[in-house]
Amino acid sequence: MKNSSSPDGDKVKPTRLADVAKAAGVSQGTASNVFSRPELVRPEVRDRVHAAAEAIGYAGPDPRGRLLRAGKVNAIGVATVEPLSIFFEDPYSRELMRGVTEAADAAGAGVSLISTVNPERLAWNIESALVDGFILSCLEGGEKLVELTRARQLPFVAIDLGRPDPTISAIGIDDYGGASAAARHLLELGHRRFAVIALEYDEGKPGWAHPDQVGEAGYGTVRNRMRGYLETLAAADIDAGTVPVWAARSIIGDETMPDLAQGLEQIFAAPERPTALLVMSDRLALESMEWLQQHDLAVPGDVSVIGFDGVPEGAGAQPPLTTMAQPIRRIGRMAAMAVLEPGSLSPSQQMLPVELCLRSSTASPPR
Amino acid sequence: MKNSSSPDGDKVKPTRLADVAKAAGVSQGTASNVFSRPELVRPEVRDRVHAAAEAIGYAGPDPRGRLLRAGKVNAIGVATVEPLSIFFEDPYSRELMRGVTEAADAAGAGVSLISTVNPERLAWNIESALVDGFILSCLEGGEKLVELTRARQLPFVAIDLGRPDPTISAIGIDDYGGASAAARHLLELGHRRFAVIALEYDEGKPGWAHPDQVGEAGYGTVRNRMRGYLETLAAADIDAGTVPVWAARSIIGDETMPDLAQGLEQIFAAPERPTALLVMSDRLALESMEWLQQHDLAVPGDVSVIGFDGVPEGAGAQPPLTTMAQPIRRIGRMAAMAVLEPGSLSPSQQMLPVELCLRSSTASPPR
DNA sequence: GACAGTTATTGAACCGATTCAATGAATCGA
DNA sequence: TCGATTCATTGAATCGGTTCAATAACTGTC
Repeated sequence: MKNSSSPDGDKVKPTRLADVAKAAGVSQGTASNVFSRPELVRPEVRDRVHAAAEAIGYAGPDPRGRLLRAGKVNAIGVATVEPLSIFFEDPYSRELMRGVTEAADAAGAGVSLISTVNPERLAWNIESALVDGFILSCLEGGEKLVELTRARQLPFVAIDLGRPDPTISAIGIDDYGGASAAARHLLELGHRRFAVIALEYDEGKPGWAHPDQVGEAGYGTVRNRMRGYLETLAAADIDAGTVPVWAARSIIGDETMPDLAQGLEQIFAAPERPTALLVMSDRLALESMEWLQQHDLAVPGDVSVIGFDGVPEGAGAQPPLTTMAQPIRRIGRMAAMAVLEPGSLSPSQQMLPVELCLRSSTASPPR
Repeated sequence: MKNSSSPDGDKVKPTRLADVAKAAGVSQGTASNVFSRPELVRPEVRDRVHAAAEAIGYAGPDPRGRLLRAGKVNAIGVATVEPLSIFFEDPYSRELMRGVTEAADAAGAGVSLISTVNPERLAWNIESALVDGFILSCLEGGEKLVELTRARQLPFVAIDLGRPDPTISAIGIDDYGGASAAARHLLELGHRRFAVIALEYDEGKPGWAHPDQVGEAGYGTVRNRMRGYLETLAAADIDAGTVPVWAARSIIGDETMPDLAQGLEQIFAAPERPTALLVMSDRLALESMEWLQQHDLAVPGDVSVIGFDGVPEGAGAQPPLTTMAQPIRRIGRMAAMAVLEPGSLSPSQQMLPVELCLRSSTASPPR
């Protein structure tokens, strides 16, 4: 029935609209109308064209042709420098994408996932993506990504860009304020001995971090959260120099986190153990709680843990994780809408608040 | 710096390759080569063209133009009849997509998410999707979806299609065998009193189901699993007529499941309570366990529960869920590869095995 | 029977690039 | 110095549609 039995070497060129027009004995213009604006053509002719199309196996107007003339692709691209699977693995990305897809669905648009793990293909993938605009998930090192995207001259929004750049529109959160609130919460519970688990802050250098060097860390999110923690502690007369800070690599999708375990081991081997852990992400916080419990340290009985991000998984943990919640989904929705209607794009830079989400992993210190 | 200050009504037509060519004083062919095959053009000319492009604000070759000529989009489409957000919410879809994206990444291809919630847009979205092929996630009612996709004459694979159709290539699992194995597992533990929680089997009719009617249920997956359960029980001399079967609507993304609770209530209000629950999906199984525990029925102490699917969430539940695990990720990978290299497409119909994943939600019956 | 008014169809231009046979210029060998 | 090569560039065709001004074919009116 199909051309699968024809003896040619896969050279069968697909039938085009022009072929249909010829077969039906009408002009190409009419044939086009039959498919795109049927009301313009007489029913009789319409049927004839449809019949002809059927007869020669026409697959319908090729979107590539249409696209060229019509312009809009009706899809928004989400680009990352991680593997594509991150969108389905990482709780934060997942939640973000829920927001993005909600907005896309509402607008009847599709969503294209674009990965750029391979640095050579990075450029190509961005340059050749068939989308009306981009959302850049540049949680880490998205400089290059931004640069390439800008060249496309399509609307785009950066999520949580490291260093703020007033010339590009970005949606971010109040990292400093959130971290500060986290520290304040623990201080109010009466804690005096802290430790910080940080995200890696300078391109893959896990290990001990000097608070001073972090001040100039390349990656803005980490810098701001760190400053939020330490300055707030300092304001309560806790010397930043005495607070151990461990930067853990956050290889996403990797279940075991040896870095983190190593850090916690050292932190809790010290004579003066901390009673509270300020953790820069929920993922790290969740893993930390697990480690603590495996080492007979009760949460929050012995150690309080506060996370950052507010991913849904935190609520189901044992105990439920207290955290600084970002409006992740809202960020996704806003980003999608900004791309879909560039006009509505608010003042280029958006800084959303972070809220304390009080659950059960924090309490007053023991004794 | 940009044309944003020009006083026209957004009529600025973007600059084209032809403009650049003219500005640089070369032919369009040469200009094209500068961008796509720079090695063919003399460095001197190359620079001149680049300079001209820069000067008039050329955004680089428009992928739409390129596409028309070059053919391949280099992206695979995943279509569903649910909202797009399902890809990030539903554990099964998520796991499937991990597989799909793994394969896509390996091939350097992108992934486009296509939703067809809106039945009017269904056709349009499929017809105008810019992809090289489709993966159809037609877990429910994908008939129409298949039909439309076939019309595109692009390679496509159906995941878990309800009614088997030898003319389309599909990847599915051994529903009958899996269900049978689940029943066998519980029989071997000594259970004799069962209840079945089924997925809805005939387009949104939750409630009690007569095993006989299920035999002809429209939706293949449910029919096969049901037969697997009941025939295996029957082989152990358990009359299918005495086994309560409750079909629960599985509105995806909806947290509370009143249907399910209603069914369980009635099942456990009966004088002869079942000691084992055969559940057709992990999601329903997880919710069932929660319900049971809230009603002081221990799992597996009082009631054993076995799920179906093998989503990652089952492992973290309390107790960890025993289930019939599909090779979900592998299905995703296979589907993606089949679409990316239609040549490698194996015999059109693939039926993958389901494995008993023994965890802690099943045990011998009480007493 | 001529004229205005609809309505359906046509033909050609156009969307923005890539590709390739043909041309021209420069280099090399004998 | 001439013919053979190589290399860079050009011009035109092509990809597969949509759109729109112009035309043709009717309908209805006075």
